[in-house]
Amino acid sequence: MGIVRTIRQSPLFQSIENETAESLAAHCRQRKLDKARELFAMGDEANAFFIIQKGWIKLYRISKDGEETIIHVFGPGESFAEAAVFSDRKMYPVNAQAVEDVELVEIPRNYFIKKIEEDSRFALRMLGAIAARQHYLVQQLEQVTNRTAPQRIGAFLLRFCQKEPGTKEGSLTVHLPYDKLIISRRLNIKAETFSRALTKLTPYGVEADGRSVTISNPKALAEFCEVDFKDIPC
Amino acid sequence: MGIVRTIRQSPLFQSIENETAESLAAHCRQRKLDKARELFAMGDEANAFFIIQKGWIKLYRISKDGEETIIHVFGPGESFAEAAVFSDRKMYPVNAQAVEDVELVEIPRNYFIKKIEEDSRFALRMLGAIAARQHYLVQQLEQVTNRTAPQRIGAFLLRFCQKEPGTKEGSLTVHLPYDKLIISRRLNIKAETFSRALTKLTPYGVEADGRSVTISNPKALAEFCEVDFKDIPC
DNA sequence: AGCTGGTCTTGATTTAGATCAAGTCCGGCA
DNA sequence: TGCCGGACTTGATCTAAATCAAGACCAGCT
Repeated sequence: MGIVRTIRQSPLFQSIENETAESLAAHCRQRKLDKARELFAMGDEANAFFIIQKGWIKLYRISKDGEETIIHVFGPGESFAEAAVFSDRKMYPVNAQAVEDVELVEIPRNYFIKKIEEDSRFALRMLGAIAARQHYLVQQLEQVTNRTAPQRIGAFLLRFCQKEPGTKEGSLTVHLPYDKLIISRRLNIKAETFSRALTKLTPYGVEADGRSVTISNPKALAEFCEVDFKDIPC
Repeated sequence: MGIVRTIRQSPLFQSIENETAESLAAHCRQRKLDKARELFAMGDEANAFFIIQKGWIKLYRISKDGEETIIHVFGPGESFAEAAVFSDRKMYPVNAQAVEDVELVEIPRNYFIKKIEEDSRFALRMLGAIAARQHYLVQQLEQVTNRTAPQRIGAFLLRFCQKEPGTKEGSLTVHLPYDKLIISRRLNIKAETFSRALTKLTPYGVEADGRSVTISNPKALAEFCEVDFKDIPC
């Protein structure tokens, strides 16, 4: 897909003029990364932010004793690391790595900041986008601390069920977008606990077979996980 | 303290012209809240954000089963709820309540957004401030999930030790800014566990007497809590 | 084919922290 | 003065999840 189209489809830029989009695109670079490749490391100079065209990128930190915490996993259509570009320290505060083969657009810091200085509508959009991200983090914080492992897993499944159309009346299929290991770390659950917690969801009609999961009773699952049924994408 | 001075001292506005500061101040309102008073509730229209002059405000959510999660507690000099003002939903995503008697400045949304549209330098400052807030949330997320209760408490103490000058060579005194109950909720620890965890810090020279805490071996405590000694404010 | 390394599961045991329960301490106030 | 309620502590017990350990399953490779 072309850079211009990707840019135009991103919520950040959806209402900009054609001309602006093209001039922006001319300053951007398209990049590909194989699974497990690093995009940037914590402490690197934040010279760009990104929009994903294909694949998945995890943002994570490594603690002193080598433990990995996944802050977020971004997928197609999403942009990330905007905040780093604006921070005073001008550094990425996290690491970024591909968890599946990835294609993305790199938007350079300097040109972009110039654009914002010229056009404050841009700035307001940016502020809105970052505010939304912050909102997500707050929810994440609430989830991790107040919900059990099975609840978090259930909520995750329901959040991704739009990726695959339901096969039967009322029942859903989810194709997991990346490894269970990554999912478990993202939800702050050890791999063993993840495996067990998943089986605890059978009463709600959850059946896993490799990377595809069927949910025969989504409503009951939503209830159990304390997610609003109307927040479910499908 | 006057509104203008408060505004000028906030990181958000520290580099604006005198004239601008005064015109902004003219549109702001000064407010006082007694301890335990609500400032706004989740879902309220986000018509303003705030700078604290005195006291402490907690941002929190209530889960379906009545449990309170504290997202953040803000103190003197800090601003909060900027992000809500920019979000598309134009609503506060959390509740806000005074945990001590509070004085603050209320900055109205509309006038402020107008200012941003007029002056993009404003916008960049804003972006930087919100980015920093986001950084804080990421750290918070990492802390809550990867550290034990005693470690989180120790880190909290070290973070607030600047509030009180040390009494003895190498040893520190911290005057807790608000109730232990609030602190424990902020750190996602039950009150009983908090009490016990605090006593587990005695090997590092932590001695509590009501709201004042002395730390006779800050270095060892920092080591135990895995915080960089250079991040400690005193 | 058979080996290898990664992903995932299953089982036994441990542990940090929650929960339940009972008190102490303290400040406000009638 | 004595009572009340909220803040805090201490103890006994319970439980979700981590940890330790072993094996199953699968894909890629030589």
